Amino acid sequence: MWKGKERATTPDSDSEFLDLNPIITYRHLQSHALGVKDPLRVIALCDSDAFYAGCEMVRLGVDPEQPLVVSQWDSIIAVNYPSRKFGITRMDKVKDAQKRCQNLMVVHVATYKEGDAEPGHWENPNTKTHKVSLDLYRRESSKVHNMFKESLPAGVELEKASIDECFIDFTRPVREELLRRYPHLAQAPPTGTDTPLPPPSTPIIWNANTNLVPINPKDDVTDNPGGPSASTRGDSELEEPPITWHDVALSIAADMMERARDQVRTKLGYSTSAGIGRNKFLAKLTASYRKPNSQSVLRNAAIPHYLRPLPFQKIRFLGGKLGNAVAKEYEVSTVGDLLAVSLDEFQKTFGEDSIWIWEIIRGIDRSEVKEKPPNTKSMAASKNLATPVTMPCEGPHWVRVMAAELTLRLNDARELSPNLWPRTISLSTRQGWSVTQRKQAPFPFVRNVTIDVVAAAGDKLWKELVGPLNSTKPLSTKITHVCLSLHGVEAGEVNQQGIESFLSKTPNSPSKRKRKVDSDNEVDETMPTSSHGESELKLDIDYFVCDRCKKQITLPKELMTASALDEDIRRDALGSLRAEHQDFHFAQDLSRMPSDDERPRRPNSESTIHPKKKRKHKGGGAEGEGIARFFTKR
DNA sequence: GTGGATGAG
DNA sequence: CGCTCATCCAC
Repeated sequence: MWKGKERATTPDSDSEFLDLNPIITYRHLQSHALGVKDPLRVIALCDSDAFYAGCEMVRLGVDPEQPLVVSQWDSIIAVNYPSRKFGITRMDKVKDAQKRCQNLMVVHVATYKEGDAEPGHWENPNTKTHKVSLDLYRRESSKVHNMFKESLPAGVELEKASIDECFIDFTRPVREELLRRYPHLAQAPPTGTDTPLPPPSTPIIWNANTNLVPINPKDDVTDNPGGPSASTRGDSELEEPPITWHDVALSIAADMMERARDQVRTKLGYSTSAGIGRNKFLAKLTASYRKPNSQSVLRNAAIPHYLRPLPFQKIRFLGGKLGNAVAKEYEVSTVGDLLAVSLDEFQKTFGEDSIWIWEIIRGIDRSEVKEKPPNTKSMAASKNLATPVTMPCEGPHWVRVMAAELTLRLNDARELSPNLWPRTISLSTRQGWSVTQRKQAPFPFVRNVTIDVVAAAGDKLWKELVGPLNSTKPLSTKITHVCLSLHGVEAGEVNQQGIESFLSKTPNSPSKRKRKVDSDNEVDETMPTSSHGESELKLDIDYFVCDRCKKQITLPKELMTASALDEDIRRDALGSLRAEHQDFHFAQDLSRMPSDDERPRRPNSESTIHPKKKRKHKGGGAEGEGIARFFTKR
């Protein structure tokens, strides 16, 4: 029901939009810590165009004009711009899309199946056996992010907002550039630092690849991109307001943004779109003014016209239930409509916190651009089961598929932060459409996270949640969804250098150092020698046989090659493999044990460690990633 | 610790 | 009821 009978402001004025032309003084220009109150604040949002599709195009080296979509089973999850011309959209079915575009290239997202060490791109993966992996996109995303870090000027704040977006706070480098370009601004006049700056005298030369969101409705060519621009048309009856220093600041940021986007485009092959404005919200909104491969600037003077017609449910966090509730409550759909609702009214209906709605529709956003830790705190691998699980014994299969993905991702993340450790692992299942159950447990304290370890932990949870791993007794309700996840993935507080310090701490070359090998890690010399005949080197310590499972564990090929050859290195690697294998048994013992049972003894005191405790390194030392991973990492 | 809600893309 | 993921909150 519409309650806004008393309008506080006239709908036709811009008076709802506060502070569009703030006074900027010499003091503002000199201050370094104004934060969100800085009248010269400049924020950008840059996102990759149809990112998943872009990744596949780069991977496959396809022509930029080739219509391409990324599929997931029968659905389309990403549509590149050439294929959008055919009216293909995100949730279309592959079959329908192909009907619309003969020439359409359809790439299925990478998938895993049980036993695969890595996800791969298969033409026709089976949803009954495979699980999709978004890994490629995460990796490419971090490449893009790193490229931005490299190519943006010093002093920016960079916040990764999602897999394909980042916010950039240009305020600092822009102010520095402003003072370089206009040195007279550095010196306050006799009237003091609170004197307003003289207006800019020279016209702005806007970056040639930058769009300006028009200030006057008559100049709007949004629906007619090929049409004449406001600046060339010259028939506007409305005057443009004078240039402000904030406009100049925006133009400097536009130059900086363009340079960085160009690097990403030329070095990595990803086209991006950016929006630049006075805060995060406006930057984000402006990024979609023109896409793809473009950037746009929203001057303060353009805010009212840009915001008023906007359907407010397009605003972040208003796209869901809250937005719906607001729309229903006031029977409105655009920002302009909503402006008539007073702050009091909002707060009466939607609570104190709804002040942010009141502010956001007026273009006010105090949120800061803040660098975030590169790693997410949780990692999940989940799948809807096209063929539901009907017996407990089917669990280990899916657990293993999920475990493979999580193991890969965790170890990946550890390349950057070697001390990352998950606090808990959890398994959740869903039966029917709403019932979900979840069990969690401490993540096992093993030195190397392998698929076996994660799967063993997952199996244990499955057993608690569903039933014995070997049971063929039909479940009362089929399981339609499985999700294995890690939580509280954070770096331990010590030993930040990880493997690097370990390697550099060794004063002598590894081959010359004298070390004692644990008797437990001694090689069983009575066993037959390896069959790796291709190496000409003596291979007397390249494997061991596990007492418990009688399995033969052999050094990987990387360590069999001449380049990696050093007896000590192989001995250490074998020791690590043995410890890792024992860790696995330990994890398995745990998983077989009734929950309230006594903990099993660890196979040896060195083979398992507490992630947060410092651990003395022993032995080892080598170069190259392929080898480093066989050594104790913490 | 568990279950649920919300939201993005 | 796409599917996959992340975060937050009540209890």
